[in-house]
Amino acid sequence: MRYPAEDTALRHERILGAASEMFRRNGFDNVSVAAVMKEAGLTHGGFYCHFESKEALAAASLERASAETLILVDQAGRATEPLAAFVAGYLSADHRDDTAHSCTMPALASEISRASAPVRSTFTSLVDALVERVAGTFFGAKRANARAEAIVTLSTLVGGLLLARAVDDPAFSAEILAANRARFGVEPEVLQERK
Amino acid sequence: MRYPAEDTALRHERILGAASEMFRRNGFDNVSVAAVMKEAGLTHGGFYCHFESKEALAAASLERASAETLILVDQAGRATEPLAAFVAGYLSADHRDDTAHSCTMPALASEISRASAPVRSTFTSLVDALVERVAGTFFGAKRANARAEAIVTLSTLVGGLLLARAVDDPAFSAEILAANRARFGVEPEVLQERK
DNA sequence: TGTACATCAGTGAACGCGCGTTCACTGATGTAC
DNA sequence: TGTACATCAGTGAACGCGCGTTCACTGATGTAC
Repeated sequence: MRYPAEDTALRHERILGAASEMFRRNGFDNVSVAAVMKEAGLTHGGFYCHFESKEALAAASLERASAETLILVDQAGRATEPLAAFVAGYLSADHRDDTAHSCTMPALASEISRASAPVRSTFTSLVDALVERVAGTFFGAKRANARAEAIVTLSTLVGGLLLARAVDDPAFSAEILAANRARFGVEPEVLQERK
Repeated sequence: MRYPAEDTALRHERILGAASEMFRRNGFDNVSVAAVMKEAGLTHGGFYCHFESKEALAAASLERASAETLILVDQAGRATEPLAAFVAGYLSADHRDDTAHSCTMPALASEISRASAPVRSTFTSLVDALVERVAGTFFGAKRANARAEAIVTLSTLVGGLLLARAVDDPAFSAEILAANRARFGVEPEVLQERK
């Protein structure tokens, strides 16, 4: 049947939103097109009215997920200690445990390095935008090595979150978060005691 | 037919070696049991004479790959500037490009966080062993925060290599390696010009 | 305004394919006598 | 030492399953008259 135009746009957004969360939580390969459509309240056949392929969905959902991370930087930029606020949010138990709404870099980077050209170039743009934003917001855009500092900061945060997630032992995971927070002068979270 | 006992052990090692490399290069999900067996020069049916399941192979191959990373630490420990030597090797274009023989952490960590209990606990032991080894070799085991420094160092290296691999643009990738090397006082590699 | 018809997002069965795993079978080696 | 037989790593066809994608079909909406 024919549907009202605005409903279609709304459903398109729901597919994208579901994909963006599910991909981050379970990886591209472990999320089926049918599962995304079901989460969006549709049947799988209609998927190809919205996207050309699963690969295209991956690229589009990556773009959507990127925006969320950039927003985190902007929000932290308004704090009295911007970098500390960003690090505290990034290296928190909440961010570690809520992969579905988290930064794409630790969640999907290794899969992206094996993905198709559109996915990789979308991701590259995200990382570059994030480096620029972090450099500008936390390290002063004029300073010569602001970009390098931004890269090192992001590398540390990404690696720290990745390891904190992969590790089995909650105390060790908390230790990893705490050690990396301390590197940026941020206190450990109180909700979980250290090792 | 019955095979000489030593041949069987040799084949077992070949399966494990092939799996360890292929898993790191393409991830657990993108490597089939049949592909591993073919690489080892066998047919897929015999796989279950050597391992209980693909999951069991993943855990075993992870253990094997771990040993290689620990050796890298020991080798760097004998240099005149141990930490710089380790960082220079870890954040090199060679290590970035040769995923099959590289550190497991950037290659497989995100997949491991969704894997079965045996795989996760094997990986946790690897990370803990690596932290201890790095702390002892580069930061002096007696110092109170040697472990924390080792964790931050490994987080930075893992995140840096992960991003350098995922990014599409060779110049940007080289910039990521160089920025993180500089953080540890290591010169950029000459083989690729900076951005 | 009322009628006839084209549109096209969404449905759900069906497709070919590759996967992890199973299983009846093979046959050189090791063991028993 | 020579013969008969049990062993068991490896073979390759076959299994059920879930996947990405295709396709004939549906029917409320928008358009033409």
